[in-house]
Amino acid sequence: MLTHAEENYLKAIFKITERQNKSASTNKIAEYVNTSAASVTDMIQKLAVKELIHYEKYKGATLSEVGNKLATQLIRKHRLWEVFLCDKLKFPWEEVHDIAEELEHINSAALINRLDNFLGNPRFDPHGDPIPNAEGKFMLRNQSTMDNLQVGQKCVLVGVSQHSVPFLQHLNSLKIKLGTAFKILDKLDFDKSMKIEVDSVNQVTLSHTVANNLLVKLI
Amino acid sequence: MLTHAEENYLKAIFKITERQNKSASTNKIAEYVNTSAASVTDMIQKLAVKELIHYEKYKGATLSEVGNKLATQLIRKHRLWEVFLCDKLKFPWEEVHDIAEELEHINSAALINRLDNFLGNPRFDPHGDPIPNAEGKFMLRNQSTMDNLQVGQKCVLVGVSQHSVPFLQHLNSLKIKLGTAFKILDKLDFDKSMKIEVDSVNQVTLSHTVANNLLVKLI
DNA sequence: TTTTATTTTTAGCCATGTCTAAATTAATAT
DNA sequence: ATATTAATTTAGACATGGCTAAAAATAAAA
Ligand SMILES: [Mn+2]
Ligand SMILES: [Mn+2]
Ligand SMILES: [Mn+2]
Ligand SMILES: [Mn+2]
Repeated sequence: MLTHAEENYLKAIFKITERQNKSASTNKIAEYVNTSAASVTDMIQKLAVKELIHYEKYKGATLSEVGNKLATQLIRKHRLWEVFLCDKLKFPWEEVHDIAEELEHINSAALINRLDNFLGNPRFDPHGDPIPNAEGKFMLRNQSTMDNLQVGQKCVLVGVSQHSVPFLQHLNSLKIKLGTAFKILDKLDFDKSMKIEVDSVNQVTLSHTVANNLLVKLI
Repeated sequence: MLTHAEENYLKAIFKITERQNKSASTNKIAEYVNTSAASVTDMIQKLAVKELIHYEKYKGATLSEVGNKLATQLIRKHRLWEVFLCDKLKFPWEEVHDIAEELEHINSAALINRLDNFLGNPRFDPHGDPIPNAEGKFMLRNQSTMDNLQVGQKCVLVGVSQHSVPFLQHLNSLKIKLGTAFKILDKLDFDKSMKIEVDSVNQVTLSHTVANNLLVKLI
């Protein structure tokens, strides 16, 4: 079985390599697991020996088949626990990540499958991220970031690509949550900020940084 | 904060010293945390430095005030998770201990208090053990072990003082669970076994070992 | 193409928690 | 009271995962 630390590294590599099609650099991993680059080199050498990752000196790491499977199961556990915390225990969405970060390491297939069932087999977590099923399969939504929309277009929030507490709290204060409907009223050229109508009620201005982290579906 | 290992040691010392009023021996602790006596000596010396236990060479360990508080909170977490696993996820009572053994180490007061609330503030776990509240207080039931009852007396099962999988499965096969009502039909002198009527329906014979591990309340 | 800056690796060190074997102390038996 | 047995502690070692500082390799700039 894997240690706590090994699991965190696998998950970091998974997330880093998820979108871009290149290997995860030592520094990037260090940033994710919050340690020094030297420690990362140590660990990825060990993970390479265990054949959980592919690693070439100075060229970063990518997950092996096995490593990918393990990382996917971790993601599954993490996101299911987040659903539990939000749906059942009524935690606000900005508080669940850190707790799920610990819960994800609990090792019991029976537990996670019963939990999945108890939660009604949810397919997305409280931040709109897809939840892999027991076989590791999950759906990718066709979505775009809000800053790509044009004036006049309407959309619904389906996810956020940033999970920091301040960012999510900012959305709370704007009464923006998953499912919220928007209409683009205006886009300012010089700072790329956007004027938005929220749920056909109030109007808010979003910085480009915010708009760029909102994942939306056109309607 | 405490490490995983430190927490397990505190819990072991708590359980060992819970009933008897003497200190926990090195060997007994080793048995509980499943390591060597040498490792225990190492660890209890460290715990003593941190003032979580009182320790005198060759004389075993007892919890300090602080250590006792921490151990009690661990017990609280362990038992609440067990309730969650049984009540919500429908695990059989013999499967919950090992999982709770991991879950108890998750560190979040908010989590455990919300969980407590979600479960309806249960006061006993699936094995009939009392659950300390957030302040560490818990009720002690007046109970006796079944082997103390006399022929003709009636009682209800309120707890089990052994949590091993085979023991609990044996009870399952006898259709005995918390709340089951009994009537003592006969006590055999030579092997101390007991003939019992279960829920006014079927009759079973219990060995002394079994009867001695059943905690009952007279009715 | 050199020089400079950045990234990555190596080397040496430390803390935690474990182990086995040997030494010491306490408890039991003769 | 002494000898034997059992419990406990010490000593020395190892694996894991982290650190800092220095060396080496790669990338970027001049
Ligand atoms: Mn984690
Ligand atoms: Mn999430
Ligand atoms: Mn434990
Ligand atoms: Mn229990």
